[in-house]
Parts: sequence; structure tokens; C-alpha cells
Amino acid sequence: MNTSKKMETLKSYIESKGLKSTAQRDYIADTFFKSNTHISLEELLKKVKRKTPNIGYATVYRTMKLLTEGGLAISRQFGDGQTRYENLPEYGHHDHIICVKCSKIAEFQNQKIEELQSETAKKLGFTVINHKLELYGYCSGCA
Amino acid sequence: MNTSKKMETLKSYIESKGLKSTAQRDYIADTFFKSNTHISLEELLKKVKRKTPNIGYATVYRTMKLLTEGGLAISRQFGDGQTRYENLPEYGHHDHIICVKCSKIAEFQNQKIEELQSETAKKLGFTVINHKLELYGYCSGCA
DNA sequence: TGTTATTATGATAATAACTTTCATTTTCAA
DNA sequence: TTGAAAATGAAAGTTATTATCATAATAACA
Ligand SMILES: [Mn+2]
Ligand SMILES: [Mn+2]
Ligand SMILES: [Zn+2]
Ligand SMILES: [Zn+2]
Repeated sequence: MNTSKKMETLKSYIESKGLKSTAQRDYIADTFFKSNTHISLEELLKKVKRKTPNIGYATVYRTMKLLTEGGLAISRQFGDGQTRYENLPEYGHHDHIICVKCSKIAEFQNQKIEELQSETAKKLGFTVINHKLELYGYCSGCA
Repeated sequence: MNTSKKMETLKSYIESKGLKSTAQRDYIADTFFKSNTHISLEELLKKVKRKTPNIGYATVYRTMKLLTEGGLAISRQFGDGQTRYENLPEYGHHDHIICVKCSKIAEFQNQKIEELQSETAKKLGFTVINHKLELYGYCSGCA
């Protein structure tokens, strides 16, 4: 889904919730949609402030909360104590591998792992609704 | 490893670091070693205070930090914003599945998943040193 | 066994990320 | 155009964690 399509989806979501549209929210969302990292609120705020210096942290916070609720952003907690947000992946769910030295994050998909997770859960009488799989180690550059 | 063996290991670790032994630390460690849950600092403090009401949160915090550094405790962060500690597993590494309704935690081991993780990492040029796998869902009682 | 340097303790303060509050501004349906 | 409802931004509140500091306990050694 491209940025403009996402902006439309956001617009619909806002309408459906009886909310009002604002320039700040639009700009924050647009900036986020155009980012391709796992971005923290501070980082996003910094980006946004380059064009709109008077925007507040709280607005960025609330916008990302809204996007997450609306299914337009995914929040992630890696080990660093900060929530990070990423755009919806183009091709379904993915997990992460993080370099403990340079913090580089690589993404991967492994259908077999996903299946084994479900199986394992089933054996224990659980039904999985989501999961968190993070590998930590050294990337090729830091090994 | 049983509790007394762990206490000995702790004693060695303390000596090797040039630290001093104290009744508080011993009692906190012993209490932790005898617990078989994924226990938070608050919970551990509560237990400890039953016999030694004047023990402080900071001492429990520092003791668990010490145990973790010394390899006698594992710290875990599940989704609830609190660090939890667990004893060394009797039979190697395990991962967790957590009920989102009642917070029940089940443990599992799956060698195949572990292997697939290493493989996946290797393909991306990473060397894995640790990982985090948590499944979230409904337990049999909450389904 | 006393002395004393070093470490530990517990109360309290500081930190940091997140979340809420509130006075003011903005939006938008009527 | 108007006014009720929502949004904003600054500031305050929250919560778990970590640090500080005055005092107490430990232990090497004279
Ligand atoms: Mn990702
Ligand atoms: Mn466990
Ligand atoms: Zn790296
Ligand atoms: Zn349950």
C-alpha cells in the first residue's frame, strides 16, 4: 500500500471514529508512512519538527497510537526500552534480528517457524493470537 | 541445581568479585531460588518482607541484578512492563507462551525452531547469541 | 580482639518513557 | 456564521527502574 492510499485509509478511519482531521496529524502520518525504519517517537518528532517546529511530542504520540489502533502502524518493543513503530509490511508478517553492537535490524519471514509455533501452542492447549520472535547477535559487519 | 548448590555458587561469585556477604542478600537469594515462578521484584520483595520486614526494595533489586550477572537468574520481559526473574531451567533453554487473559505462562522447548532460527540468521549474515520467542494467546481455560 | 577500609543497606531522589490533564485553538455540521 | 466537539501543546502525572547518600555491617589485618 502506498502513502497516498494509506492517507485515504487513515481518513476513512478518522471519519468512522467521528474524529476531526488536522494538519498536524496528516503531516505526522505522512512523515511516518514515508519512513522505512523502525522509528521511535523521538526520531519521528525530530523529523516532523524540521518542517513544523511547533508540533508537540504529545501529538506525535497520539497520532502513532491512532495509527496503531487503526492498523496502519505496528508498534515494536526491542530491547532498548523505547517503543518503535514500523509501517505495514508489504508481504505479510515478519520477525526481526537485531545486531547487539550496531543496532542494525534485519527482517525475515519463516513459514516453518510459524507453523511450529502453532503446533507447539496447540500441544499446550493454547491458541496463539500473536507472537514475538527476536534474534539478537552480530551482523556481518560487527561479527 | 538445588538451592544449596546455588547458594554455594553465589558465595563463590561474591568472593570472586571481592564483595561481602550479608544476611539480606542471602535471604533474598534463597527466597528467589525457592520460588518457581516468573517473579517480579515487587512480588519477591513481598515474600522477603514476610520474614524480614525491614528489607528494602533497592536491596532486592541489587540482589537480583547480581544473580543475573552471576548467571544464577534469568531476567525476562513479557508484555506487562515489569521485569520478571526466573531460576535457571533444569533442562536447558526454554521459551514461553502467555495467556493474554489470565496471564498464565507455559514453557516449551522446540529444538527444530531453534535450528531454524540459526539457519535464518546465518542466511542474513548474522550470528545469534540469544533470542526471544514469546507466543501470546488463550490458554485452555480462557479460550 | 579492636581498628578501619571497603562494601552493603534502606530511604529517598532521580531518570526516562509513556500517558494524562487542561487551557486554548481548531474543525465542521447545522 | 456559530457553537459543540475534538485536537493541540505545554506541563504535570505515572510507573518501573536506577542512582545517591548517610549510616550500618563486614572482614582483612594489626
Ligand atoms: Mn520490521
Ligand atoms: Mn520460564
Ligand atoms: Zn552490527
Ligand atoms: Zn488463560
